[in-house]
Amino acid sequence: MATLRVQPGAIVQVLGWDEAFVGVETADPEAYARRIQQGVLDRTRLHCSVGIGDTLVRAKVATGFGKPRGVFRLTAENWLEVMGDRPTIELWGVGSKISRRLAGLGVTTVAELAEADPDALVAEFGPRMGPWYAELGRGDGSAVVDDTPWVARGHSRETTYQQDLTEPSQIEAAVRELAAHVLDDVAAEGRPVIGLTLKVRYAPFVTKVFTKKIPSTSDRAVVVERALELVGRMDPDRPIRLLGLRAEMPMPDDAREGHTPTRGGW
DNA sequence: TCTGGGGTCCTAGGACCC
DNA sequence: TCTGGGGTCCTAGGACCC
Repeated sequence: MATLRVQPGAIVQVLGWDEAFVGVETADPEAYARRIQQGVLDRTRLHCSVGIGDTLVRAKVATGFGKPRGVFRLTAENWLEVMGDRPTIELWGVGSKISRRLAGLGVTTVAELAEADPDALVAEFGPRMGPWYAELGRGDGSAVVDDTPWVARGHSRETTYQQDLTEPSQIEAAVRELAAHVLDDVAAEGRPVIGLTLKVRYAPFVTKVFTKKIPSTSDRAVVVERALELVGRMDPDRPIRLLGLRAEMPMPDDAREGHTPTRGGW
């Protein structure tokens, strides 16, 4: 990320541990991309691929065509030519479930999604997601790279146990352990806890979550108590394969307004 | 495929209020 | 006693991404 940030004119929006958008205006994006790759290689000895696009979605999808170590450009001009005949699951944000539901509407390719009846999409996926999928099919959307530092909504820990938990004492100890880690992460940000989610995976891989809003607190003991209360909602008779605990934190005022998340559309 | 960990966001339904 | 309409908040579940 540091290497990206020193590129001339670059605005960097981190997407994950190893991925970022770089917003830049340049007459020769391929040359710019090659310079980024060289810079990253020099500094980290890691290769990367670069996608160039006129929207965030197109740039993101383009990185896939760049792999390995390459550069690929995807714009309004060649989007349908490159993506049109491909299955919808290749879109960023369409997974196995959504692609199957789209198929149920007679939409199997990106081109078909791009031309799909908006009303049908809204009826199937709702007023937000419906239009968003249509936009995705066209590769449209925001082209704004936002370098506002990410503010986490929450922190969580989960553990899959080598042996299923069955005893209440084991379960309580496990939750306390998870809570300790989560609280460390939360405390590192100096923000209180306003909600908890207990995740449980029972023996044959059945997963449930229990959530609870709590009065804002930074008191570790209080958070642990609230977490243990959630344990009471679990089925006491089923062996437990996994437990997880997530703490939700309030958003600072200046981080709440402004950038809308991935799905709503940039 | 017999299945890890850390995240985010959206939707539906129920409770509750005016 | 039964019934409208609009709104918010909370919880559970679902889906996706790296």
